[in-house]
Amino acid sequence: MELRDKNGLTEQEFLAQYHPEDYERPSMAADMVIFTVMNTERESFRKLPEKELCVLLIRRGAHPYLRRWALPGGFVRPNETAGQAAARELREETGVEGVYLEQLYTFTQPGRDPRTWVVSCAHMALVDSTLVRVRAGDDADHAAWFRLSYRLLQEESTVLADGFRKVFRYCLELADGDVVLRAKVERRIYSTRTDWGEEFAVTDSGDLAFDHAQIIACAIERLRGKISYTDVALHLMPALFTLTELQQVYEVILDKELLKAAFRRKIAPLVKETDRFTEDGAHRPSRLYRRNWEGSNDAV
Amino acid sequence: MELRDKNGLTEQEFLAQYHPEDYERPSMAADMVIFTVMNTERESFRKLPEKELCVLLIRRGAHPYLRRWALPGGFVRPNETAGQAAARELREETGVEGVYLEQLYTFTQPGRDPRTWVVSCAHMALVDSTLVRVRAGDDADHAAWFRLSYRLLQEESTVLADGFRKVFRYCLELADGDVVLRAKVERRIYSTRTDWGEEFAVTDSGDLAFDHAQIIACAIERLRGKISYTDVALHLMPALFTLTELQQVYEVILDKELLKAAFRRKIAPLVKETDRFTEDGAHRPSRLYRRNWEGSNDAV
DNA sequence: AGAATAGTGTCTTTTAGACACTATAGT
DNA sequence: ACTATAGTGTCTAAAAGACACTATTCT
Repeated sequence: MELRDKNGLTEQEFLAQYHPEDYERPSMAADMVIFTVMNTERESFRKLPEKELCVLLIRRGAHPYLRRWALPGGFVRPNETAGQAAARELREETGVEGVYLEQLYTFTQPGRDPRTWVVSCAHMALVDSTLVRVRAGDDADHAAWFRLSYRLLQEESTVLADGFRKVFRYCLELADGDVVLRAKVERRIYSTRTDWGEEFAVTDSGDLAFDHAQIIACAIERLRGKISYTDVALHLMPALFTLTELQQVYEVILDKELLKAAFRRKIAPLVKETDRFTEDGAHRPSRLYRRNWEGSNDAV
Repeated sequence: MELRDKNGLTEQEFLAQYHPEDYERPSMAADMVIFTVMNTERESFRKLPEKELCVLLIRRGAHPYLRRWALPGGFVRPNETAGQAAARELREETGVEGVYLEQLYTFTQPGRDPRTWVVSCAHMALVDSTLVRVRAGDDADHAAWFRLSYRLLQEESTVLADGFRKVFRYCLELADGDVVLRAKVERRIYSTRTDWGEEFAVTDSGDLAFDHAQIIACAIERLRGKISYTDVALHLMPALFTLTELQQVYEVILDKELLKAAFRRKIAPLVKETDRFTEDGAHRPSRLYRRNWEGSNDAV
């Protein structure tokens, strides 16, 4: 190719003289919201255990935010994609490989890391809790699964002459035994004929490191949105599961109860019955199902 | 705070001695897929004009990809978010401000820019075509609206013993008068009990710069997805519009025809009738509508 | 027997799809 | 009068919601 630019350079000459140091550059982290669903202790021999949505947090062993709880993550290297970096961190942190991993959003607020300019390419992972064994990585002196609750506290909606403004205030609660982290997250949307904007802000970090409360809120909203029109929830299930278990997973993610008959109708194409049954409780055994790959609908 | 890490440093001491040069860093670009909808020439005094979905491209005036068509964009600066950088570029490129702007996805494939390590935080903007006047920026010797068509060519679906594999092949066509860019984009999804992955790849760039065919494909898929459950399409409309025009916008984005009665039922809560009418054609005048802010549903 | 869960049948309500019909401007 | 579009009414089909009923296991 012999094209020359306004300085008379060919592409090869241009690339040879190009100095990447001309622009200031951010560090790029890949942080991860790793979801799993775990059983509570069963109350009696009769009752089935309930499900809880959990997120993996690590207790930071280094500055900044020393001893605070944070999402697992690490820096992206030049020869890998952000997704590969996330998968690498996931493997190091939990030992699992090949699970569902999706890029969420890239957080770029200046000052979000006190060290230096760091943007975070946030990911969401869904893992079957029977597969994971948590282990602490380099940066962490401790890692633990926190039970998650994310509830809308207040919704404020103002109709303007030529647009609207909405504020949603959420409480994000993460609990592991005695340790309870309670963060407040706000989503603001405004829209007029001549302006539009959306902000997602942490008003109270609840002792979570960085802007990680915001990232977790973003992840749970994405998960709630996707569960109703894709089959991502099946990535949280073991190989064999009952339909009641699957329904419990949907319920704990959406934080609302579903009707049994309607639920079974809706997820019917996503699962396939086996000829095996549970044998645990003091009640009628439940048929075990597995994923139906023909009905899959993982599209993004 | 007097917490000390394993080297005995407080947070202040740690930050004072921290060297950001320890890690290699990427440049971060904010690239933008700017959508608008324009009218074709009307065939006769009777016929209404048709709508076309358009994307703004700039012809590169510098290496790399000199003289190739590319998405507008620029580098993110340390004191701004990626969204602010995109808004800044949008203002410079089109003169518009305060339009709908949404972060799409961050592209991080190593080698996607021949100069150096550059990740692209891609955004999507929706602008009302009556507001924009295109002007070339620094990097561009020319900017133009390209008509867009994005069609599924082939769908390949393989059911494995323990999972599935799907390949979707799309043709992305961008045309501005004689200039036609025809790119091929592939989306691959595989999923098994022990592995999961998704790739989005350009198999033929059709003379588009960088991985921009992929970014455009990602944007059109997001737009198609969002149009059915939010009111983002209204950001493409002028202050007053007819329901037929709005339906045409939906049709050109989804690339399929809709039934008039059903469409009107569905978008009824999003619009508000005015007492004004069109006066253009040789047929019954059409009532003009405006956006109904009460019915808004811009949530992400 | 009784408790707890599994699983199905069916009625109602809502939503989407299909299509025909009436209405009204300009030439 | 004719053409092209505007706008509505209504029937049908499909999906979602609600709820009751039967089935089956272990203690």
